[in-house]
Amino acid sequence: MKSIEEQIEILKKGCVNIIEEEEIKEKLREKRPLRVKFGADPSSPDLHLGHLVVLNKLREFGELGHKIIFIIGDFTARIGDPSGQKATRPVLSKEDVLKNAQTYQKQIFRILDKSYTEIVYNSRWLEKMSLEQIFQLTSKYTIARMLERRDFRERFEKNQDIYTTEFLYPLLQGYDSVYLKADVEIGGEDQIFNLLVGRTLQQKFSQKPQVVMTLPLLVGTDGEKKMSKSYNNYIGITEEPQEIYGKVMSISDKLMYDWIKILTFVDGERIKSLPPRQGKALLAFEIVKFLYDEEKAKKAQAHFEKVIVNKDLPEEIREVVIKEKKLPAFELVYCAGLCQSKTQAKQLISQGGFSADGKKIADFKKIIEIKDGMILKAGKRNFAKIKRG
RNA sequence: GGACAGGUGGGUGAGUGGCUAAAACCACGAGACUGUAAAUCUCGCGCCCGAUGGGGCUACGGAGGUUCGAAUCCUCCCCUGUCCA
Repeated sequence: MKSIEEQIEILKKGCVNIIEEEEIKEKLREKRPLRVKFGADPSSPDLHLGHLVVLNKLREFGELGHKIIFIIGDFTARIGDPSGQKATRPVLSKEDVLKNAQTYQKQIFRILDKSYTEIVYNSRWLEKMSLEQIFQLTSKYTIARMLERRDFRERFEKNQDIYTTEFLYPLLQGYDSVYLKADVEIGGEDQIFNLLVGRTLQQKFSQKPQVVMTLPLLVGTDGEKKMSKSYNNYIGITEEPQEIYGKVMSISDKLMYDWIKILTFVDGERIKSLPPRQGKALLAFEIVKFLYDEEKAKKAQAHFEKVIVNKDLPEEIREVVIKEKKLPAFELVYCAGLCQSKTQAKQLISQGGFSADGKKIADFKKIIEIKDGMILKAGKRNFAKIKRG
């Protein structure tokens, strides 16, 4: 095991907050594997680049010989946290949550090693809580302290609704820490309030408080909001290599420099030293390489250069079977599955977004003679190859 | 329990009888420019039909009703917020 100083050095890196650094030193001095907690709600099945920041930190802990306790918040996801948005957020069924949780697990182990990771579902203990226990728990925290959380306070001041269950969430999350006797809890910067509630509760339950470490939030591909599935500005870690590569290439230069600060697995120095275009290509390459392997990264890069930069055809094109010999252009686009409705197909064609065998066709009524092996292109990167049925 | 305000397209939100498939903004798609950058500009953005003009259907919380005509008026119901108790 590395020395305490060395460990601290590694673990501190990239963190926004550590509360308290002294305490973690103390815990490390006990020379035992620390119980490091991280929780995620499986309300959607995909982990994205933003999660990677935290996962990498967990990996560092794991590699230093500590125990990672990954909580899948299946119980909380099922109740449906209405926080922030409107309360219309769909409440997931038990089955959905379980399914999401399973894909989660698979994704987690792309980053973390099974040897030091324990996955737990919080329904295991939360489901069984009695009302009496809930009373005990809720009596340990005041509304005034709840309103310290910024989004609660803001909504309270603006007379927006705050559901009672929302107050319960930080408490339940904190209770997880009590139940698991966590030494450290990690989360995104926006989680700091909830993590601190865990500390308070542990103390009230006569435990040593967990050390709270927060990591920076990754800004999404839009360059504005934090990366999140609901803003549709994310890059999922299971997306196809070429998708990931393409999405990275389309971020702004400004965002690229922001990302290399946070995504510590890429060679930020080298990227900074290159002209933006090459730097971004390297960033995209390294992200794909990290999530897959070098070969896939090379392929993604080659695909990008070929299809997007040089506007060549990709190597693999989806085949569609078309029975008719001739069809008006818009029917063809629709039948080939390149548009979701005929109206859309017409619009796309009229705007010059369609070509057959490299020939642009702007008249959607034009009758196309359908040949075997004909290549259709709709928009920037939708292709289909015709197979006569 | 009472009084008042409100529920509109993927989101925010305008519209208070026909000019409204419904402003504006965001998101999204296509085109131009480019480094598929970003920014910007143009166009599109319910579905179906039509050669253009255009036509039809569906849609403004739900169900009924008034009217030649309703997102807009009336009735009932459901939901949300504010204030009072």
